[in-house]
Amino acid sequence: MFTLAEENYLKAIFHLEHDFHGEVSTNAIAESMETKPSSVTDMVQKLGEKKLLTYKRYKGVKLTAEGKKVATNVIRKHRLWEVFLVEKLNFHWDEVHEIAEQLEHIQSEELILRLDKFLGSPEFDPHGDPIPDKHGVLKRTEKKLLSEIDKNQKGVCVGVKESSPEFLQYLDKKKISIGTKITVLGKEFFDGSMIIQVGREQFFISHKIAENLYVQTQE
Amino acid sequence: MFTLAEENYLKAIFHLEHDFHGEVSTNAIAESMETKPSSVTDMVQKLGEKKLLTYKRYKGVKLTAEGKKVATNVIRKHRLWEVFLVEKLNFHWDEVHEIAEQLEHIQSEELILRLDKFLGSPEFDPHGDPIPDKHGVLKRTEKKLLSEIDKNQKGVCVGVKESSPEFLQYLDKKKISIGTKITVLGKEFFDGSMIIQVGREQFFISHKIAENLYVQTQE
DNA sequence: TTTTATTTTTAGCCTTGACTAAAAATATAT
DNA sequence: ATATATTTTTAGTCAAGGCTAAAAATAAAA
Repeated sequence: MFTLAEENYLKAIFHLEHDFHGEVSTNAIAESMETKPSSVTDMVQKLGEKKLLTYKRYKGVKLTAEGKKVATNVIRKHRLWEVFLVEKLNFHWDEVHEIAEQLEHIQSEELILRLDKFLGSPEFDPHGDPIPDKHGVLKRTEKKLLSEIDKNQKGVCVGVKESSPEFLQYLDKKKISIGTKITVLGKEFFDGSMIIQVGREQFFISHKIAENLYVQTQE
Repeated sequence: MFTLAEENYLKAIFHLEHDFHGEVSTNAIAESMETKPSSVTDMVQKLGEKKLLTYKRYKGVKLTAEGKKVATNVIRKHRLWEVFLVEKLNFHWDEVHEIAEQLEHIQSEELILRLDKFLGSPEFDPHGDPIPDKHGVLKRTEKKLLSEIDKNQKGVCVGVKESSPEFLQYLDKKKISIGTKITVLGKEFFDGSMIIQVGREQFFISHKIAENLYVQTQE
């Protein structure tokens, strides 16, 4: 149906639209795909002719409904395969991205239908990102700082604001990494410190830690 | 490491060498890959430079040890994925070939290691073909074509030579699959057709069917 | 052994998806 | 408003992997 390159462009543009909405610039696409702006211009012209996005020279691009459908389908496949790799083959969350980048391009409706069922129709991938349904609908999730979430709420760690070795080593020591589920058990208004639960452990963290950890809450 | 096209050529050449040993001709490769002889010449010249096969103009090609290693590795991946599709995703054996043709090109040593373990290190794929080990060694099986066995002999179906959906669906209709016991009740010398017994049913099969079914005879 | 047929290769062209270098449009600063 | 900087596009190349048509080598037949 679509080439590997086309699918990768649509996916990248979808992510850019999602992150900073509005039209997506040629340069932004080039940077996110580690390619040159001139190559991007070529490709978006082709995708424009195929009605997968709207393109006007010098004005950026915007996916059409059709383009979005293709993009979310690729993302759905990527995330389902990530679940497979982690849940069934016991990969660690940080090893699966590259492999899923390849698997997401396998063409077979039936395969994905069955894979989804085999995995128990998961709603989130191992990094906490939502898996689009077969119509491309994405559950809305929000990325917040841990410091912003309330007592008794849960979140999945999706990233760090600061990435100094000291901070990362601290997280390691506390067994926190991307994908780790964190529950806020208590919150001190005076200094913003928290008591949190990670796995079976409960412990205290300072506001400084909480304001450098991104979490995704999933209602 | 190697491109999709290169892997497909090496795989096709490996199968041709295996079926009719000796040098493999340009035309034979072209036919088996449904491409043109001129395209084959181009590619085998490149593969020759990469020491994956030996090539002398007008004299056919022969895989080097290295070329065989690459080919058997692709075949190993193909067959492991077929087992996955049938055993885990409940695909039928006639639906898996096309999908495995795509999956066999996914690049990740670790993935195949883990997939193999997940599947319980199977020795045969759903069509009865042996799965090469990680060093490329193929188990030799003592199998004959049904067309080669004599009247009143019995055999167990262990695989198929051709694996087109049409053929596999025919076998299904006749309730023949891997493990099915077949008895040859009669054999017509003129056209090679047979009367066979499968379960309680007795029926007629043509030579074309008999020469595409592998069986293991049990004295 | 010629002649004819078949197989294989060469030469030249096409498409995809990259690239560089230069030109054009837009945005920013004086 | 003009000059400068930035972004985007165009034009021209390149490699991979196909193709067709024609030439060359080998094999088969007279």
